[in-house]
Parts: sequence; C-alpha cells; structure tokens
Amino acid sequence: MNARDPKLSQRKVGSRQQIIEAAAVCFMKYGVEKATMDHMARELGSTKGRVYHHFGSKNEIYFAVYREAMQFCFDAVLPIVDQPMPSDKKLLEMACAHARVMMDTLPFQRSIRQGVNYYLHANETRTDREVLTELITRRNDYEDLFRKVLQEGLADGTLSVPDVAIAGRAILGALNSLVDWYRIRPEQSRSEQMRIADTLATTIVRGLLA
Amino acid sequence: MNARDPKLSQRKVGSRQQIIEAAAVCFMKYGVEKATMDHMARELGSTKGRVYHHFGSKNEIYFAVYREAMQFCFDAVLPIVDQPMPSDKKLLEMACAHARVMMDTLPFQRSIRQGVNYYLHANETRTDREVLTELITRRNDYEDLFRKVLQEGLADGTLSVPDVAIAGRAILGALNSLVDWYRIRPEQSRSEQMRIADTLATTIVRGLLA
DNA sequence: GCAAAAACATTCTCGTCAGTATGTTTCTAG
DNA sequence: CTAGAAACATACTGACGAGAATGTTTTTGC
Repeated sequence: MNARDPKLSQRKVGSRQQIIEAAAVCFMKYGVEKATMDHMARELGSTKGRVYHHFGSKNEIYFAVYREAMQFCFDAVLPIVDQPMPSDKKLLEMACAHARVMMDTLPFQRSIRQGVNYYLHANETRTDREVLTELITRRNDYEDLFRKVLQEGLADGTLSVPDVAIAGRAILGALNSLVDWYRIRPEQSRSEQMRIADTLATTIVRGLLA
Repeated sequence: MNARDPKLSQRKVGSRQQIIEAAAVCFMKYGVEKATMDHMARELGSTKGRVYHHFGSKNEIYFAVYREAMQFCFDAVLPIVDQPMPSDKKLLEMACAHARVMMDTLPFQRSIRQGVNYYLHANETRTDREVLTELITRRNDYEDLFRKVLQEGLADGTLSVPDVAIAGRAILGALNSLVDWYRIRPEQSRSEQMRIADTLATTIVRGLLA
C-alpha cells in the first residue's frame, strides 16, 4: 500500500493523509453516516486506534475531507481565473476544469455533497459548528468565482443571463450532478473522461437551442 | 395541523398520508438518517406505535415518501409531454414545471435526494432492494421524458446538443439543485417563486452566451 | 349495543457504533 | 544501549435507536 519513503521527515503527515483518503473512500462506499471508524480502519488495513490517534472525532475527519475536496477545486480553477481571456471562454474552461475535478476526486466530492446536510442539523459542539460554517464560507467563495466571471461576461458583453445568482446555481448544479451519475469505469480511457467533462461544460454554457 | 375531516370514509388512508408527510418533513429537518421514528411521532403529536401500525419499518416509510415525490413530478410534467408543441418550447415548459414541483414539494424532494445514496449501500432485505430498484427505475422513466424531448428536438431541428444523455443530466442536475439552495421564505410571494423557476429553466435551455 | 378488529400508546430488548482506556510496538535522542 | 515519546493495537463502555411485545382505546360490522 504505502511505499516506504526513506525520507520520512513527516511520517505523521503521510499517515494522516492516508487516513483522510481512506475516509473519503469509505464515505463514498458506505455513505457518510453509515461509514464507521472501523470501516476506515479496515480500509487502511489497520485499527481504530490509529485513526483516533490522528483525529479527535469522526466529524474532524469529515472536515478534513471537506477541506481537501475544496482545495482540489480551487487548485484546478484558480489558475484559469487569473488568466486574461474573454469571459465566455474563461467560464467554459472553469466549468470544464471543475467537471474534471469532480471525476478525478470523486470520493472526496461525493463525501462532501452527502455530508453537508447531515452535519448541518447535527447538534455538534461549538467548535464543530464554527469549522463547518468556515468550510461553507469557503465553498461560497469558490462559487463566487463563477458568479464573478458571469458578472464580467455581462459587462464585456460575451455573456447574457437574466440573473447571475441563479445562473451560477444552474452551472454548478449541472456540474456537481456529475458526482451522482458518473461512475468510474476501469476500461474508460482518460480521453473519454475528458470528453464527458468537455461536453457537459459546453452544453451548459451554450445552451440547448439550435 | 390537520383540519378534522368530517367525511372520514377512510381514516386509515388519511392517517397514513399524515405519517408520510410528517416523515418527509422530518427527513428534511434532521436528515434522512438522523430522523428517528420518535421524531416523526412527535411531528405528528403522537407516538411510535402509530407509525409502526401503518409501516413495517423506517425503510418502508422512506419508500413511500420516494414514491409520492416521484408522483408529484410525473403529475406536473406528464400533461405537458402529451401536448403538441415544438420541442424547444416543450422542454422549457417541462423544466419550468419540474422546478416548480421541486419548490412546492421540497420536503419530499429533499428527502429522496438525500436518501438514495444511503439506501443504496445498505444491507437491506431482499424486498427492500427490490422496491428500491423499482423506484430507481421509475425515476429513470421520468428522466427519460426529458431525454425523449431532447431527441425529438434534434429531429425537428429546434434543439441542438452534442450528447442527449449528458444534456439530460445537465438539465436535471441544474433543476434538482434547487432542493439544495432554495429556501422557503414566508414573505416570498408565489409569483416570486414562479420567477425563480422560470429564470432557472430559461437559463438552462437558452444557455449563457450573449 | 356488543364482539372483534383496527388504530394507537407504552415499555423493553437487542444490536450497533462513537469514543475511551489501556496495552504494545516502533521510533528517536542522548 | 536505553529511556521516553510517538504511533499504533485491543478490549471495553455507554448511549442511542429500530423494531418487537404488550397494553389500551376507538371504530365498525352485525
């Protein structure tokens, strides 16, 4: 499973990371709530003790998964935002990048989309709620990237929508739906994956009319 | 809560229906998994006994909620499908109707979107799995309504998409996202609700380009 | 008006799972 | 080589919730 890294300055970090990935897989496999600490441990070929050594609670793990999921998104989309480009083209590229991230990091994205609602109504501790709202804020910042480009598009005349907020929801709704219906198929080539992302993004941006 | 119906020819049916509605509300309020039988009973101003008199298990209730949620969708969209109309216009109307149903029956729709993943990986009984796959089939039939109109639109030249399956996913993904971000506001007028549905549907169909 | 059946209430059991306590191994510094 | 700390493993507990068992009331057929 883990190649013995001789330069283990931080064995700890590596182990933590392994746990986060195993958790994401379990969240996807069993559902966020049904996934137990023992599931994660087994996924790691290990035991609960290890998990609780690095994380204080199941919530804490979920939050870590959430944080990383969002990071994946930012890493993929932010570089595009910074490029000088007509807004319509930029939006298309961002949408495409987002779609690709959804597929590439499916366990993470699936987890956070399942879990938010769960953790929202839970009677967590004060700090838990604080962390959660922080993460939601971060997600909001991410979605703002799309809304901002829409706004720019209205200004420079390359885009046209009746309502930026609703259009933003539509875009992300369509893109995020990938985590519900996309299934990883081993025989599916990378280029086929790209085609799906591209087709989806294009369809959303240019609409359905002839 | 419930207006005493003097013409209680079927008290049973009424009681069952009450339970289903209460369950939907609880599923939304607490999340599908966290919602307990006691929650539902309390929502009804009653006890678990009543619930278990009408339903054999929590799963059974969830399935009933699912069934009804789908029925709402069919009832809203099927009449439009049968009307003679250019495909582009028909698609727009269907999308708009679907959006309205999402808002009007929010507790139901939210419940089923949360729960599917949950119940998918669960180690239910044989019949539970059968019922679930039947419901999923039904949902698929529903989504086919949209794909079929897309296909028609390709034929009659009013619509144009690179991939019908993906376009269908995009439409429904965008529309269904409503249950995630739409919040019922008492001060919000019905017409404002309609505007949201209309704007969303229009945005999806005609795209974002200027 | 009266059985008996349906509708509902109350109490208990039993399994599950997050979290804890404590034991054991592996690393690291001196 | 060795003490102590970090990284794990193992065994346990405590709470909670689904569903069953059982008791009580209300409805309906005759």
